[in-house]
Amino acid sequence: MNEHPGHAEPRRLYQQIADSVRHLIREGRFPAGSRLPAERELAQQLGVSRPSLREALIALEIAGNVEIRMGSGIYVTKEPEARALQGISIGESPLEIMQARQVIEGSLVGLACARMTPEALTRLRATLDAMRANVGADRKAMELDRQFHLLIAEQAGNSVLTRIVRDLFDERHSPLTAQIRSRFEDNDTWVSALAEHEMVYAALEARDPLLAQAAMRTHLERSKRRWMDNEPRD
Amino acid sequence: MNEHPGHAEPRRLYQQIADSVRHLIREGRFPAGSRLPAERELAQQLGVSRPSLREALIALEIAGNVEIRMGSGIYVTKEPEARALQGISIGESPLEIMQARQVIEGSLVGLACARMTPEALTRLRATLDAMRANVGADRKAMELDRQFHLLIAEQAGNSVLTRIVRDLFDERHSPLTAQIRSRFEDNDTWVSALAEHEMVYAALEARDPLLAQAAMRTHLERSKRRWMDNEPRD
DNA sequence: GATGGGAATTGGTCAAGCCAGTTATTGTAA
DNA sequence: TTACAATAACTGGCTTGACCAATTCCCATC
Repeated sequence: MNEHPGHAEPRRLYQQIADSVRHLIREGRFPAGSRLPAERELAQQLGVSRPSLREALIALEIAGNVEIRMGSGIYVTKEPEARALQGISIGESPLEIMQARQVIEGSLVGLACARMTPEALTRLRATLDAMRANVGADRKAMELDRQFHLLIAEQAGNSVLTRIVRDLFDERHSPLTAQIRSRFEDNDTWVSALAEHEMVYAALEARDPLLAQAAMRTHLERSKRRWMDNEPRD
Repeated sequence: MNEHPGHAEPRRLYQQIADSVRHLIREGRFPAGSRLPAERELAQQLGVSRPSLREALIALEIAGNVEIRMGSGIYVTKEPEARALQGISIGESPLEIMQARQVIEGSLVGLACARMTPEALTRLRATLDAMRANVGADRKAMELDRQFHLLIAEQAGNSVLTRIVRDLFDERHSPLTAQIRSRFEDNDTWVSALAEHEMVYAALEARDPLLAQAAMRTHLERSKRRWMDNEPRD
């Protein structure tokens, strides 16, 4: 209906922020009933502007996760939250999410290899080029990373798989964005990721399913390691 | 404490704006499907700043009243109420679910093969024996089928994957499936399924990942076919 | 010890601007 | 004339910086 097939729409920033904050809450860093850092401070911690954070807070307020009290602060609502129907439930560890992605995307890319249309291949190429030009820009690079994986998932031609891949990607990045964006997803990270993406692309272009699978699994494995290295705790 | 019926506490501006816009929509000034004025212009018309209007628009977007398309404009949603639960997908086709299971479980069983504990293997065996004794009892057989797949998923040692496998099996996203299922359960189908389960089990017992993957994929493929054969329509 | 009154803190709002994606226009070439 | 590619105009996305208003906190005062 309203979903234009083949278009991996980017995620608005406020949604990412909202997920990050939600994650921090579930993780226990902001216990129920406690007060969050001031908007200005929290925005800085998350590496976003205050208006963007405010948009996220409004979304969280509507969802009932937080309560905003003027002049006082932002408080975590204490509610068991009936999130039974939600896709991804409470904080699944990023490590496990990455492993799951390895299994799913690592297999799925074989399907995509066979079904990939030339047009999709072109768009993949464009994504890579754009990423090369944006390895310095965290946010942009991450959005392009997302597009790359979603494009491939779509090409498998199964909406269930597409949804799962999207959910897993978005979930993993909640804790990432949540961290001080200082040194994490910096230069080398995206350069490496790009190189690995290129490997996947080459395999797809060559229509070599096994190679594509291997490349994708390697990419996600290394991506996982990069994350772990930069995130010693937990 | 803060409920004073007489004097409404000052509502946040974005809520007032959201109500105003909603009102304009219902009034017919912005018909369904139409594009409303650009943010800058609309903000000026309403006498508010753009950030405040944007906060309101996010609220409206979450409520499903409006759809925001980057670079294009803000459009009035056609079905204002229908998409209240937009988060939950509106029923994913059983066929696609089975394909997704093929990809996921077909890959995952390779992992499980390596990590499977002897104890889990014993329980798998017990599941199969129980199934053999219950090929005539639909409900029981289905429950055992579920157990078989979930046991394997668990052995992959990843809670994310376990959850996904469970969700897909339970087909939470397809309310129609429950009725269809009744036809799926004639005698032969469970006999066949059991035989295929045995193949998977044998491969797991032999610790042969590739064989296990092949057996699982075959099983799910045939399972899908059995389903489709018994359900010619759609 | 209670209290009153600033000062600091915090959310609420605004203004202006740059960027990026989309759409309409226009001018060229076939 | 028609087709189409380059481009200009428009639109949402996001940021910076500032000021206002409500709340909270601390300390001098009684």
